[in-house]
Order: sequence, then C-alpha cells, then structure tokens
Amino acid sequence: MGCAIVWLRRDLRLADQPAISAAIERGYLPIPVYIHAPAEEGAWRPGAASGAWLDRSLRALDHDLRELGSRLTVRKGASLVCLRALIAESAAEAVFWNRLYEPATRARDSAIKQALRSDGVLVESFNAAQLCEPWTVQTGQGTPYKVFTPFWRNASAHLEMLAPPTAAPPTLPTPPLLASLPIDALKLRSPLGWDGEFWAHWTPGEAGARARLDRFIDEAVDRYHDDRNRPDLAGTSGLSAHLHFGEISPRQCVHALREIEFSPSQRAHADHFVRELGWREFSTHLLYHFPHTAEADLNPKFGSFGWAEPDPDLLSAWQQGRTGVPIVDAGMRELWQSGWMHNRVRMIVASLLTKNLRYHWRHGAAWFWDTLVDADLANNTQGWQWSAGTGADAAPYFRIFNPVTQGERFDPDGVYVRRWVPELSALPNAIIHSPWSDPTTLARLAPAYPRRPIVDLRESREAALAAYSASREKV
DNA sequence: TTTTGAGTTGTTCGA
DNA sequence: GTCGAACAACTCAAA
Repeated sequence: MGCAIVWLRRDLRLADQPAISAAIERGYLPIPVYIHAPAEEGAWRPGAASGAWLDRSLRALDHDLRELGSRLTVRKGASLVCLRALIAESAAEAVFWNRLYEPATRARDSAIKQALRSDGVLVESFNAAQLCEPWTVQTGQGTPYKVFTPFWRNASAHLEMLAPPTAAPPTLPTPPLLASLPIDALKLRSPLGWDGEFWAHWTPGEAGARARLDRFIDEAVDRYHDDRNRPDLAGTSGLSAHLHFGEISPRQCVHALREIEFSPSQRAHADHFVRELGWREFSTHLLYHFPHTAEADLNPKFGSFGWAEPDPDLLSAWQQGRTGVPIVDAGMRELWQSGWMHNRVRMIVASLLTKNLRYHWRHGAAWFWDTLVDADLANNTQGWQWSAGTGADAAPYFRIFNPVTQGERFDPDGVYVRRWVPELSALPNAIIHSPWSDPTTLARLAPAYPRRPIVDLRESREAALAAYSASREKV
C-alpha cells in the first residue's frame, strides 16, 4: 500500500475532509502532516491570538487522529522542503491538500504543486472551506460580483446542488513512524498567559466546533434574525474561529440546518444564518479576485482621502478600551479578554476609529489581526473596508454610527457594558451608554472611568461628513 | 450599447 | 415616542 501525505493547514477536522477521503478512496495510506511555516503568509502571518487557538486545535486534532489509529506528524520550516523530506522518508507517492484562498497562500501552494509534480509526485487539491469556490460565481459579463445581493442570488443557486458532507472515517491506518516535533516546539502558546481567559469561552478543535454548532441550533438559530445584533445575548453562532481553522465546514453547517424540521418562521431565521455564511463566501471571493485589497482600498476613490495621522495615545486608548464610550470600551475589552468581539460591536468600534477619529482602517485591521482568535484575512479586510466605506458596498458616506444610539438599541439594559466594563456597573441604565451626560453621577459611581469620550461625537461626526463630502467632490 | 432598478447593518430633524 | 424625509449621488448588474 503506497502512502499519501495529507498536508493539513486550515482544515483541522476529520469529518467532511476531502483530502483525507481522497487519499483513502485512491488506495493510499494517509499520513496527516502539519508544517509550521508562518513566514510563508508574508505580511499576514497569523497573529498572537490566532496562534494560541492553533496550538489547541493541533493538539485536539492529534488526539482525534490517535483515537482512530493514526497520528499527526509535525514539522516546521519551508513547506516545500519539509514536504520533499517527508516524501523521501515515507516513499509517499502522492500529496493531497485542501485549498486556501489568500494571495500569499495561493502563490505558495501553486508553486509547490508545480514543483512536486515535476518531481513525479501525484498532487491534488480540494475544496474544504467554501460553499462555492471563487471562480464558480460570476456575473453575466464573466466578472466577479461587487455587490452582495446579486452575488448571493447567484451563489444560492449553486447551493441547491451542494453534496452532503461525509462522516469521519471510523478508523484510520497507522502511518509510518516519522520524526515529528512536539506541538510545544512550535511556540504558539504565549508564556505570558494573556490568553488564560480565552478558554472559558472557547474550545478549539473539531469536537468543540460541533458542540458549538449543536448548541446554536438548539438555543439560538430560531431567533437568529432578531438576536444576532444583541451583544448582551448569546444570539450568534460563535463559529467564526472554528470555521477559520476548518474545524467545521460551512457545508456541514448548511447540511445540519437542512436536516432539521423548522416551522416556516424558524426556517427564515435559519436561512438568515446561511446568508451570513454567504458573507463569508463573498469576502473570500473578493479577496481572491482583488488580491490587493488586504492592503489597499477596493474603491480607488479613497486614494486621496484625508485620513488623520493617528495620535498614539488615542490609538492606544481605543485598543485598550479606554475611550470613554462605554459600548466601544466593552467591545475592545471583550476582544482583549476573550479573543473575540460581537459583530455588531465590531462595526461600532470600527466606526469610531475610521469615522470619528478618521484613522485609516488598516490601523484597526492590524489590531484585530493580532487579537482575534477568528482573524481571517478575507473577513477582516472586507469588514474593515465596509466600515470605512472604502469597500464593496454603495455605503452612503453619511452612515456614521452613533455609539450611544447603537448601545441603547442593541444593549438596552447595559448588560453587555457592565459585563466588560465593571467600573460602570453601578451606573443607572439611563446614562450607562452616555455617562458624560451626568458628570456628577459618573464621578460618584464610577470614579475610575474617563470623564468624557476621547473624541467629541458630534463634532467629529460633522468633521467626518465634511471630509467624505470633500473627497467626493475632488474626484 | 443603453437603460433601469437597486443597494446588510445609519442618524437626525421636525412634524 | 413615532414616523417619514433628508442626507446625494454613484456604481453595479441585468434586461
């Protein structure tokens, strides 16, 4: 029986695992391999929070493989060098992997595919991460979509024919014993322990992902449309990091929802969740077709926009949740402490940074990249560009979030603010989202909290409107 | 080629 | 407190 290397990257699961399935179906003995090569992702090598998650996800994967009789072989160094060494050591005849879609990983993978094929090795790649691959969805003109609604109309048609996901194999053959690094040797875990709080919220790995999906289906999906915007409730799926690392696939999510008998109104809520998966697809496709957008504005009109030079003190106040705007500080502290932030709040903190402070979105994207456990280049890029108004959306330039209004609407009782900003916990609801409006109560009940926001919300809104308006006239 | 309808997520003001 | 209008025009995608 010949061996096949299964090169695992961000597909850290055993169910619905096309690369492993392909190896088995073609009669090979699969050798599951992880190669640590962060430098190959260029400027967007995984950040610290992402590394902390990966550490645990790899351990979970190795554990799961061992339960089935296999094991994870771990290496570090240049991917091609490691793959060639592994092929020589195991006499493998084939290499299989599941595709990645970022500019740097695509370039690397296609170079490796070419090199190994010229070595005479069978190489094949598969789709494990997308409902639709980027080259399969295009407009009547053959161009990529830049507007979500027509994109999703088109992509939804593909969904009708989505094949059901495969189950994990009941057992796996034991691969040849090859030299393997302990996962500790990858130094993904911080010795400082800043991620200690994360794991009260998250369980990396395939079992944790499945449990999260099951809980979402049991408890929240039938109210998703209403509750997904409420950071004070557990209204979202919480699957973003699991999806990023491929511990679960969007196909598995869609299929799990199809299996359930919902009432028509519940079905509408479930469909809304699938539509959010559609946004994940859309982001991947946009970055695939417009690879420069991880660094540059998708909308070229913003090339000459008057962004402000960041004041290091203000940027740091934003990062650390000391802006004096409760909903913003709650979000930034949720991010720091748990490695994640509710999507509604991501938009609010992004609006403050890009509109009120008028800092370029890349400053926010860089911070999120390092601190989010779900940091994903396509989603992070498109999310920030959407917020800044430079992305794929006919966003009216005057759409500037008022963090007080947003807080009152989506965290009506201040539960979310009090959870993450405990020094505000004694404030009455009436001023929980705008404590500066009652300075004496603020001073008495929350003496440690900033007296006023780092930026005047009304003035900065006016200034941002003027700047966006001026930039339109200039072009 | 030209035309036409439409576009995730908002805020403020005044009736 | 609730509601509609104004904010202004542009690009996209399909007919």
